[in-house]
Amino acid sequence: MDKKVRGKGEVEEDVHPPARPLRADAQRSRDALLETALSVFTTSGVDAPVREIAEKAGVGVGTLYRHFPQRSDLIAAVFRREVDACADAAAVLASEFSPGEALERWMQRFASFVATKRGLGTALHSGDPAYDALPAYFESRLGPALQTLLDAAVASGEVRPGFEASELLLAVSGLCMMAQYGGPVHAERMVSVFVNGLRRGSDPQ
Amino acid sequence: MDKKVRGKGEVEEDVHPPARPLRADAQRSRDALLETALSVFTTSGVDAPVREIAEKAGVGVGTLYRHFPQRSDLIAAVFRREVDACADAAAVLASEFSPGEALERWMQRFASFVATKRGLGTALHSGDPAYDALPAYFESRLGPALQTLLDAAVASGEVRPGFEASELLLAVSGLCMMAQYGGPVHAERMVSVFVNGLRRGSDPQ
DNA sequence: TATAATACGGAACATTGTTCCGTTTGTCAA
DNA sequence: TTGACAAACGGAACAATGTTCCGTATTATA
Repeated sequence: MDKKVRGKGEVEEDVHPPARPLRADAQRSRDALLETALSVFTTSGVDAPVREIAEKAGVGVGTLYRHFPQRSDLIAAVFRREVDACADAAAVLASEFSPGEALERWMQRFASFVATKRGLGTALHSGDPAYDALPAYFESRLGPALQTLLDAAVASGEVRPGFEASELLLAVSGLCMMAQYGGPVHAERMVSVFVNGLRRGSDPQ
Repeated sequence: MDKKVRGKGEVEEDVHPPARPLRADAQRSRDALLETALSVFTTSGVDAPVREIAEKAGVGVGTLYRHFPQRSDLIAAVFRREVDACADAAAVLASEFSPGEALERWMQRFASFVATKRGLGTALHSGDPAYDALPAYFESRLGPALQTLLDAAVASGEVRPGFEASELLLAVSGLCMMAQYGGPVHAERMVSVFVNGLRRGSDPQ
């Protein structure tokens, strides 16, 4: 199985279905599906049956598949919105806290996002090519957001240099996916340990 | 609960005390299934179809289910052996390196185990109650192994106190499950950062 | 309002986990 | 060695879920 190597500037598959606006009923169906799917994914994880989502959204499975040709397309669409919200939080935190504080708070924010999306990691690991674009999108949105916070924290001398935003994202993602077993307190503690490991004064290597 | 102490070269198939020995053909089937499953899991991940494993092992699906009533039971059985090997490595490392060095080396050893078991984390996160016994066993074997190394590192003053082996296991598990995206070097770097975060001198809180 | 393009619903199909049961095999006492 | 019986076997059948197909309903437009 060939995995595509993710490069930095890689963005912009045709994420936008450009040409014609959706018909009114189609737009209704799409909105209902996205909203319902988010709710179901949050409570039951992304493994929830497609039929359940369609039923709760008040549409048939055929309609669901018209909008999202594969189950994974629905998952990807739902997560894209969530990721956008998380990325946008970076600017707010940067304006309200010191660089080091903003960095750790954003890490915790990102951590809680990952921790509440049960099955997200499962999906990314599934090997389904439909998910290939998802990590790329995650990084294209979250990478720059974190990089800004990271650069500021390095510049202020609170964090030692030498780390890429992308690798920290991966690390914290994994760290938090285990949160379900240790509870929210566990996740927070471990993210804290990890961020401490980045601080100036920590043993390099 | 007290477990039987294992000798070095001791090979032990039965986890449960043999109330009755398996019939010869049953033992053959069981061995073939475990060996085949390990191979298939390693190459294709734990999501490999049950039929494929049964076929490659040269038995019927009925036979597979006789030995492992649920798919997850087979997964658990396969990983138990792997986990035992990892746990046993702790004593060896402790005898060959300083406490701090042994701790980090064992973390890296555990990390590579997790990273090469694609889908292990997926299974643990599936929410299927059938997998509940798996983390429990992992901790029952790996927890004490790590705790010994951790205590020694704290006693020698290299690591600050206040951490449980179990929470570190969870954290490093998550950290390494992301290794497929960042590569082995990434995993090693991130584990290193994490361990550095544990060292005395790191900012507590 | 009439017409065509678009969207809808759900039955039908494919894949995979699991169960059931008639058949085969190993064990052990006679 | 042999016969009886419990244990184990194989694979068809069942259940759950992702996906496709197509006849019907709705919407946009002239």
